[in-house]
Amino acid sequence: MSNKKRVSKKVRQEKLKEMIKEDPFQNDEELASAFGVSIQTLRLDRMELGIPELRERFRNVAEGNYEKVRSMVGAEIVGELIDLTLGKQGISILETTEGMAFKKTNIVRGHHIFAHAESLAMAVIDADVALTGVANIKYLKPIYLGDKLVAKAELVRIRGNKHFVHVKITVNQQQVFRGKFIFVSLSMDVDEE
Amino acid sequence: MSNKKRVSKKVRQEKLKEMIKEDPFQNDEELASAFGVSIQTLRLDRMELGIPELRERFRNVAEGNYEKVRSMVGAEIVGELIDLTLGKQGISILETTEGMAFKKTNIVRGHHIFAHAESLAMAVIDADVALTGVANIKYLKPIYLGDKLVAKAELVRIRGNKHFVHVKITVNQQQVFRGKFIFVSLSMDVDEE
DNA sequence: ACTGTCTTTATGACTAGGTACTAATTATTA
DNA sequence: TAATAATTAGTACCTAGTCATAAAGACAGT
Repeated sequence: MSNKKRVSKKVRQEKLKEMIKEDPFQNDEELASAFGVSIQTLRLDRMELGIPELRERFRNVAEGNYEKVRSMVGAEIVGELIDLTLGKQGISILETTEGMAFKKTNIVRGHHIFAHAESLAMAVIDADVALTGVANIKYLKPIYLGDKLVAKAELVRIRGNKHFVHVKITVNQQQVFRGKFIFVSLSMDVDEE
Repeated sequence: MSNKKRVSKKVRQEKLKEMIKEDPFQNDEELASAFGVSIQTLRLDRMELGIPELRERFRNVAEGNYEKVRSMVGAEIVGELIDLTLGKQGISILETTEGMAFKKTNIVRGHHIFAHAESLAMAVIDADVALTGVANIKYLKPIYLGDKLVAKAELVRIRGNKHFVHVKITVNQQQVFRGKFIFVSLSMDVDEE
């Protein structure tokens, strides 16, 4: 072997990258002792790899996720609302990101697409709050990480407190999803079909 | 008025609590100047209210959300898997929490229920990775914040690369959701109905 | 007017988890 | 063995604080 240390440095840095990815919340001291090197060496490694200091990592994760959790979980609408005519139709866009997809295949998990469609459909309805009653949906093509989803929703009929909304999602003009939703507004209870 | 300053202190502290809730990522200097008081005063306020320092707030949000995002968005299964017979049936439980529900009504957003059902249905299938093809679902009753969802999935038929799974969700033995999913395993492309 | 209490501001010493830089030491390898 | 790379050590400095002490300002009651 021509260079034990050089290799070990590269290997160490590779492992460091992985470690940071798996658990970004360790300080230099902990990381250094995990590799059996000095703090300075570890800091050089971080510098070379462009890995920011612990507090900045905290900041990044906190800020990134704060947005995510606010906009994804707690939000009234999943995706970005582009156009909306209350009681008629609406368009929303969702950029698919890491974490929405299976790691193995990079295929976006179905429920994100469902959430996108459902929340847009809900936004279109001109009633205080509606509850999803029935949904008939079909995934026409797999959606891959990075695909930009364009959802178009159309309110097609209202019967009593039931609202019928159709949603189509396309990626690059190609249809990938369609869904028919029936929402029941909340003034009355949801009854049997 | 017996004490202008005392009142303004209380008011200031109330406002501080709100500000921190809305945007926890401001340091003492910014907060102090927002109220027109000195840094020391603001720190006293924080102490009295038990609000931790900025870095700890970063840490809390980062660590809290890291878990959330990992377990909720990126997870292979939504909810807790209780029982699973691969290729036959499975049971999973999901405790509904804040953030899953509309603030106004405390009704849990439909896509969380969908995600719960879909991911369990997926877990039951004995194939490498499957993609949701078609789903026919019905919400029978509104689900409220705090409800504990019990999902039971059953693989009812396999035809070629199509897997038919039925999922029932109950809250306190009362059925609240049913869904029929068709998953297409990935060896072949998804074709038209 | 003086005292007491609350509130606010100031000051200094100290901390974690670093950055930035210089210098020295220890491999490794041609 | 000399050159080069890798590692370690050490110093000054930074931010966003903590903790403790002190002093100044506001206001009420006596």
